[in-house]
Amino acid sequence: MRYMTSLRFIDAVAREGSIRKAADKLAITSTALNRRILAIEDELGQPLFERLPGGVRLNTAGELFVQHIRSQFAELARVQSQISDLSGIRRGHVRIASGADALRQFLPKAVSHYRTEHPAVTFDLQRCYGEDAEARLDSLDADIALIFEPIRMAHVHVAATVRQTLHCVMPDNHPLSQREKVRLRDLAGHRLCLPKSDSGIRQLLDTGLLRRATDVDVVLESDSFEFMQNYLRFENALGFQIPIALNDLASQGLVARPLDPADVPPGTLHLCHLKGRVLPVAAAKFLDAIITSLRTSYSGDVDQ
Amino acid sequence: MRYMTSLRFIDAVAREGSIRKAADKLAITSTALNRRILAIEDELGQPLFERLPGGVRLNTAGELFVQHIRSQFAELARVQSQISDLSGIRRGHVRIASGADALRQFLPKAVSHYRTEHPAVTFDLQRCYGEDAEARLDSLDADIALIFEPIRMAHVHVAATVRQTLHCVMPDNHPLSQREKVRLRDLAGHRLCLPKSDSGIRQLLDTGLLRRATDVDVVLESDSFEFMQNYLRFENALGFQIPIALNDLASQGLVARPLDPADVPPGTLHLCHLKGRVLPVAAAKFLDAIITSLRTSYSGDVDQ
DNA sequence: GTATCGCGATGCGTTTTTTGCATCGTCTTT
DNA sequence: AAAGACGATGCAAAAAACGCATCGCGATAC
Repeated sequence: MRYMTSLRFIDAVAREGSIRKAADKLAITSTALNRRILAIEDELGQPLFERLPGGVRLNTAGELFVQHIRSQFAELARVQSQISDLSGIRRGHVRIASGADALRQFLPKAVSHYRTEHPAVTFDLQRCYGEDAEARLDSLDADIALIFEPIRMAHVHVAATVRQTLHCVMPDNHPLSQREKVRLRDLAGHRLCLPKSDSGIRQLLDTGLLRRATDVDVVLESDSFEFMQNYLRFENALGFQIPIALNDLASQGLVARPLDPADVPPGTLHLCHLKGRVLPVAAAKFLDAIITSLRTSYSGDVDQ
Repeated sequence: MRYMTSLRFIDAVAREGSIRKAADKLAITSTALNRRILAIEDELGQPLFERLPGGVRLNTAGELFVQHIRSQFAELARVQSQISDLSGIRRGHVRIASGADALRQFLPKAVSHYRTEHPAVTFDLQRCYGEDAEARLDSLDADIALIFEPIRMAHVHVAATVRQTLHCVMPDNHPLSQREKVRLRDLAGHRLCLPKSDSGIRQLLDTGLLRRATDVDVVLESDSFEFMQNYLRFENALGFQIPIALNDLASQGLVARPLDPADVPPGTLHLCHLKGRVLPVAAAKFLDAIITSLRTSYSGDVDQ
């Protein structure tokens, strides 16, 4: 929307922390951008940015104003999608912040399925960890977040949760593959591949391992599930995963065995959006769709 | 704010129902205004107005968009007042929709008192009846409403209520002035001046009179309390008023006597704002101030 | 049934606003 | 002490907004 240009510019400057850098990204000259900002500050009667030697930084007023700008963008997007919905075809753009878990199988399927029904809806998938995902909800850079494990901020609304038992992934000829369940003490003496400590899976594992004081042989850490999964066969090592992230293991000669809940409590996947925010039609309906989809897959473990 | 010009224009056209009329009010030519609207409609991808032979009218998309525009204005005002508040001086503009009752004595005192403490805050007092006041909250034309008697719309939030016993106002030599309380049957044979039927006072009276089937001698109706009050002496007639609207009667040779609550139930004055809306600092603080003030005047009768 | 009136849309010349270039002063870094 | 990066500003060019005159259309008046 044209009339929002100045606001977009201010947002960009706030993000870049520099008028010149923002001007580059916006493909205008720094002078034009500078003057737009001066003009707005003039109209408002107070500066929004502190001028530092290395650039600019929002002052308190600017902080408030940028927050206002972002909520205006989100509101406009919502109204636009609502208007588009009037004409029958659902249009819109859904921005999702998710951990890597759900990005593997679940979200690709869910998004593609939704898009077969509503081809005019576009998506933006942002891979990030819990804290970051919440921050993106907060700055209105994301509409929906899928966060495995803890919710930190008070102003996040949890639309649904799914209990997910941690699974141990291993080559199908691994000795532990004989067991129905894997206990933590079984891990002793085996080589382990662990997700990085940002990951919810890792945090659950750590608390379990710490409590039992099991000494384990961690051969690698990675934030790429794909890498780890492909690596397991070579080292005959053990990986960890939650059901929603499990893809077709058999074809890779892998199997998954649940960890005993007595050792490692089941984690919770949270589907969230910003509290108090009215989601655009497309985002709201997509959220409904994935909740329904989760309920069919993990019926007993879904709460709302 | 400059960047909102197009939005302001759309709002004006929506209110006027005609591009040319709105252009007049906005002091621009109809062509300029017309083109701005076409431009916005073009950007949005859908028309906002239906073109009728006699002007324009919002379509469904337009309804949604105008609602969005108004909430943006209100939000901007709130952020601005919040920003101003940072610099110590409270600035802002408070728009109040009120029945004539509170506009007599109570609001003038309250506003002037508030302005002695915050001289940078300006006010807009709109005299209107209940339904209209609620509509103004809804269209964001008013921040606060003081409504005597019923609340109709569900999305009005009542911040506080004050019970108000109806009083009968009369010349101090009127026979009824001898009584402590006035009963409805006492009114028979006396000349009455009644507020118009829009008024909450009148509605309370009507239900009481109807129930008792008292036949009364209504000599005049008016929506001006001031007129009625000044008129009473000439006709030696009876008027009706609620405490909040009573000014210094003695100096005019008038007295007020409560109506027996058994005949006419006490009415309720509602202090409201739009549900779910965050009021600008100035409006929120003023609301607090008048609630406090009401509590000192009508301690037992105020609820929150 | 025709004439008139008021409405929104549009072509065109003019005015206002916005942009880009060159440059200044300031502060940090080397 | 010099160099580099930053935001601010004067001035001319480019772009956008505006106003005027006019069109086509439908409703109303006579």
